[in-house]
Amino acid sequence: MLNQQTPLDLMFQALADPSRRTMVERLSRGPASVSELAKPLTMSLPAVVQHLQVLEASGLVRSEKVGRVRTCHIDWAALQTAEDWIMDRRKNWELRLDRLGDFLAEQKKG
Amino acid sequence: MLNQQTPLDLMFQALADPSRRTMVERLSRGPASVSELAKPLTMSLPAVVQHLQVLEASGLVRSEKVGRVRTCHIDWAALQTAEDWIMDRRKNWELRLDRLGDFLAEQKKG
DNA sequence: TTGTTGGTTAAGCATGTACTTAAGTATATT
DNA sequence: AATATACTTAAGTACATGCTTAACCAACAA
Repeated sequence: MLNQQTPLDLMFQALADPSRRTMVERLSRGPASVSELAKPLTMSLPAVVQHLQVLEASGLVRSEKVGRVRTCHIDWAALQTAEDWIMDRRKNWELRLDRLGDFLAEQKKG
Repeated sequence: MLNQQTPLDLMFQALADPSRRTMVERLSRGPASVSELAKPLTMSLPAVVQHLQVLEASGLVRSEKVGRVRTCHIDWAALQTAEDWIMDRRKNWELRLDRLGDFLAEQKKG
């Protein structure tokens, strides 16, 4: 699908990159500055900032600048949205299995 | 990061596209043929097959061909992997909150 | 055997993504 | 005031992605 991205698109897209997952992983242990996020990554600072922009656009991460340092943190509610989508699929499946079970039980009985 | 994709990269990437999520959603209600998957989508069959290839490459979906129809289904263990990554981040966070709580309690006590 | 269904392969194209380097701008520090 | 720090902006490039159409092939079905 060309353009017009939903929140879920942006979130899964954001999580699809290993550098960005490293950043999220770091942030899951507490807030961090841009350069702290950059430390474990083998790329230029501007590249890190671009990844950060992707994470912010997805809603997964937010940040505020105080003085000259920008501090970033995870938005847990947003991460929940991605988790929920997956869990909802599983629920679908389990519902189906339940109905199948009921049907089979009914067959056996009747 | 250029090339060399991990399983997690491929899964989140696969889930980042709304057409592919529609396909997964359909499959979460039970197996389906390629043309069944194509039905709700407004694109050519080859495009659908390409999406299917992305889903298969990620491990989220598998398929077998019998006669001339290919039947597709979700690999639930694979989907679990994506779910786990998110949940692990949350655990990290909760662990941190626990430690913070302990620290504050210790401070208060003495 | 002729046609139809269900899918597959190949090639091409427009757009998006993940970097890079170079240069710039505030906010500390000395 | 001069220097360093912590980003920020801009522009360019290589490669990846999401489609398309056209042509093909292997089951069935009539």
